[in-house]
Amino acid sequence: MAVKKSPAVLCPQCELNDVCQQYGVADTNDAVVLGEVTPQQNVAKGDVVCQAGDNFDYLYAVHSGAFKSMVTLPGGEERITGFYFAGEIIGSEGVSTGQYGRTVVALQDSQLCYFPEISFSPDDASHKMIRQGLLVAMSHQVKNEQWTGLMAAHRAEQRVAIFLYMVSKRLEFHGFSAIDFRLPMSRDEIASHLGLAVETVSRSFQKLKSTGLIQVSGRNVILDDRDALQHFS
Amino acid sequence: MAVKKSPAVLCPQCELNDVCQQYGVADTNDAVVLGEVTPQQNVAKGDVVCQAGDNFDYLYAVHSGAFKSMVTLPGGEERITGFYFAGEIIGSEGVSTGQYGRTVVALQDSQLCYFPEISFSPDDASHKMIRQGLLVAMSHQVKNEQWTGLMAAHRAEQRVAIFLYMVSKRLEFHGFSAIDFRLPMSRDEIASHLGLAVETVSRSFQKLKSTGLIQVSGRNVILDDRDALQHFS
DNA sequence: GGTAAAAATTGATCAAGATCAACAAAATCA
DNA sequence: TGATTTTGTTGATCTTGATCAATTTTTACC
Repeated sequence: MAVKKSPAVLCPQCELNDVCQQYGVADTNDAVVLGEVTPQQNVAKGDVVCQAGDNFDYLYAVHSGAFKSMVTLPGGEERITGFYFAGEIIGSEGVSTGQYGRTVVALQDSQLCYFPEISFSPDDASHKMIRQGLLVAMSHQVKNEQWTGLMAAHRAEQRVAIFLYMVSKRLEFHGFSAIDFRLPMSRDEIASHLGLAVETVSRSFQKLKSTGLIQVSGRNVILDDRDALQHFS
Repeated sequence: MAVKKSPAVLCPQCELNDVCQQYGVADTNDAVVLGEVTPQQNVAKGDVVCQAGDNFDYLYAVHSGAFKSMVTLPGGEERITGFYFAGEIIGSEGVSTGQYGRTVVALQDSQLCYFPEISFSPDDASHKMIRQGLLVAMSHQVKNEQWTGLMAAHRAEQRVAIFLYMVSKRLEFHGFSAIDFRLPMSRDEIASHLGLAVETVSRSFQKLKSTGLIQVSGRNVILDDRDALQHFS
């Protein structure tokens, strides 16, 4: 698998930067005891970061590259629940449950920072606390999930428009170009995420293109009217 | 508006119970400074708890009754993003953003506990922490949102089946009957939440009834085969 | 308790999107 | 580089669920 250089987030733009700055400063009164942070480990495309159901032992910060998260539905079908870009956090849902809720896989060769030995015991109520960086990260997670939750209320073209808008906003938030980027995921993966057929996703892209809102060439996208994507109906 | 007695959650079953137990014990080293908790305030059906965009100043714990949360889409349309039952937390998304993300309205006469004067400053990185009760609550929020996010991937009947299953699981988690309950929301509200037409929701209920999975009489529901609802396809 | 209003059900069309199928364009690898 | 596989696009048909419309049931209120 050819290693393709992919843009890395500046550490100050990372959601776990506050935590990272203070690694090793373990407070025994603290529910979250962080060990040594392992920065920028290489991960190859297709590598599994964590499996849904596995015991939670690391939080991961995406330094470069991109990831997808999946769940296996009761029927056995796999659905993509979300994507992670540079600067974002993987695994936060495991903090309280003790296990990862989703399987996370690298979409391309990437770099991850590891935050090991995080322990979080809900039993001991006295003076248990957690770093605010983690809370902020979870808050962002919640915010991103909210959009996903509203997908069911929109029809195909709107879903794709909103999806592109959200990707743009997230890239922008972490310091990357918000209007001209390359999607790290396939149409198939977008379809699975949005609850649409691949063909419908493809057609929606073409429709948005012909309307003049975006330019598309395969996975390369240019947003010509980003706000219109959000307000699209 | 007639006050109808609705079942209240036992405080130990409340997600913010840990926080509640320690109210007033404000640690200045702590990012979360809780003031005096105001327990079990009455809220009338239709009352607005908080508005999307308003500054965040309280977390609310549902002691009894039920609530719905809504967002107004760019097009002006209102969509229901979720429901809150006894024992659950309203407003957690405001902790990091500083404002409420959704408008929350009482579905019936209810009781809320207020957690005022929560301050959370992301600026000061040194020794800022947050109570674990809040984190657990947010974690549950994330978990609930995840299901909503998967709704787009399912078709009408599945969405309704999953919805009923999730309601049941949440009621059970907080100590209420998991198989025999009365839905606090209208078909219209369910429809808005699931991204379906009212008629489709109604037909789905009838279909699940005729399949023998549930019994329905208006808003009263009995789940005869709860697991089948989850695995439904 | 009775009446008005709101909510829920049921039926009949219509359209958005899934599915089936074929083809075109990229990415991958020898 | 060229061959093979994967990914993406485009077209034709069929199904699910939205929409329009009418009726019944439930709830709210006097």
